[in-house]
Amino acid sequence: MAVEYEFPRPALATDCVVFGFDGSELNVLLVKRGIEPYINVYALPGGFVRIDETVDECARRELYEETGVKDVYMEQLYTFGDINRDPRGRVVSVAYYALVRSTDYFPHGGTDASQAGWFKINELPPLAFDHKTILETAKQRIQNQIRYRPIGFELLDQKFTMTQLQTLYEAVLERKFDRRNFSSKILKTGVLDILDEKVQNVAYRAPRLMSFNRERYLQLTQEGFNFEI
Amino acid sequence: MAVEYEFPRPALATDCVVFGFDGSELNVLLVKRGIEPYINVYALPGGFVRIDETVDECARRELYEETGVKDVYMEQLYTFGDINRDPRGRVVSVAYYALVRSTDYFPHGGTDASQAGWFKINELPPLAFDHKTILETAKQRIQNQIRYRPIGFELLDQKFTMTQLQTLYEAVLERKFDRRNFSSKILKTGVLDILDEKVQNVAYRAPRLMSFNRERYLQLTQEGFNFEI
DNA sequence: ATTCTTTGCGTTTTTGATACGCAAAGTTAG
DNA sequence: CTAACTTTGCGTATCAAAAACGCAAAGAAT
Repeated sequence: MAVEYEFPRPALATDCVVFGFDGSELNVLLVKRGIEPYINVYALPGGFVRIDETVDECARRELYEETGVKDVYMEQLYTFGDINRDPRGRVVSVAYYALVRSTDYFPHGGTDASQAGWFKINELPPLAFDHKTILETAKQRIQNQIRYRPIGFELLDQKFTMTQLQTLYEAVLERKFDRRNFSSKILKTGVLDILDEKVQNVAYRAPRLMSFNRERYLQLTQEGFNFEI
Repeated sequence: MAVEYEFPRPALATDCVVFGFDGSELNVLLVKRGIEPYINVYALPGGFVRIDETVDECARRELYEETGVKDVYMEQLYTFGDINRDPRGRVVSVAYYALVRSTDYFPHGGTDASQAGWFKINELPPLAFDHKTILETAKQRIQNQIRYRPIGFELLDQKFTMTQLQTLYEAVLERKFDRRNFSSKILKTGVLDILDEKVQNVAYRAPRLMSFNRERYLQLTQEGFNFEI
């Protein structure tokens, strides 16, 4: 397996910031490292790029291998290329972020066996390498993206209430919206289908469910429509 | 100089999309390749990352070595990691974009000796590798950035007229603005100093010159101000 | 002196953002 | 069963910004 090159090369890795939403707060998926360096310290899921896979494929593979998360929304974030970001030597890392329905994967708090778990975005443990920096970059990116593109729906169940959607936006953007203005603004875009279905077993008045209409969204964007909250 | 690794590694390179403005159109700086593959085909300036430099440093160094451009505004764009993007083998490239005052460097059209030259963004020659994709990504990025951050000033002389600034915005965003609304909107932000100086030797009424006040911009952004055109 | 183009400063109109009123739905408490 | 209470759903009023446009002064060209 050993290989020889004419000139030294940095190693190339990927790391992934996985965001989840538990209904009230934004969470991040972290794995506890089992080997040195930073043994027993939490880190972003990630690993080295293989020679026969694209960088995107590497990010998906590592995420699946380390956390079981697959088939999720994923986007490249930024490449971190400082010289001393990894004590093992020169490692350049292409960072990604992913959005998942957190209830699909782990119970909140994580199973200790898997060494992976959800952490509230504002209550993070110490992190290995420069992963704190990566995470802050990812948080800024998702705050930007959610205002201009309908990525928020990746974090919710297919059917959701308007209040759930608003709570998500408030958690990501860390600010409050007026309930009535938020609702009419979102509905005005026309990308939501209002379903003939209401939430069951709920205190007080039951809200109706809605779903994101992806076809309608794509159609509208092609016509020069701009999703902006 | 030869080195051995336990596992094969992709080579890591940088490429840079250099934007310039000639007063009426947006231009891109390209270099003609002198070696195979793609000999005599135009490409973005770039090259391989050395083991003792950061990825950012590599982008600046390669840009200077191949075009003489240095000390300019530069930002990371995206990392291109497909398997077959380079016929020499596995090469992952971190792309950057830079903004320069194009008159500072080459006469428009380029000097043939240097094998580097400016091309209008909408009249590009065939490009090597996946550089067309990189360039399109860069164009989208600059169109986004110029609306929210005052990067346009990097493309103009220190002193400029309001019409020059508007022409730049129209060239980048490929749309027209109303002269009076554009002017008042920019002036209202407060980041421009109006100088006691007018353009000389000009037909018809001479416009006043202005300059970007970076200190004022930084002060305003710290106070939670948002530059948006 | 007159014509002509650009500049500079304004107003009007339209659109969108924000604030908030209120009644109906539907559960909980007495 | 009735009253109280919370959430929902739909509406309007107010305010701020965007877009459209009017007009005269500057100043070179004729």
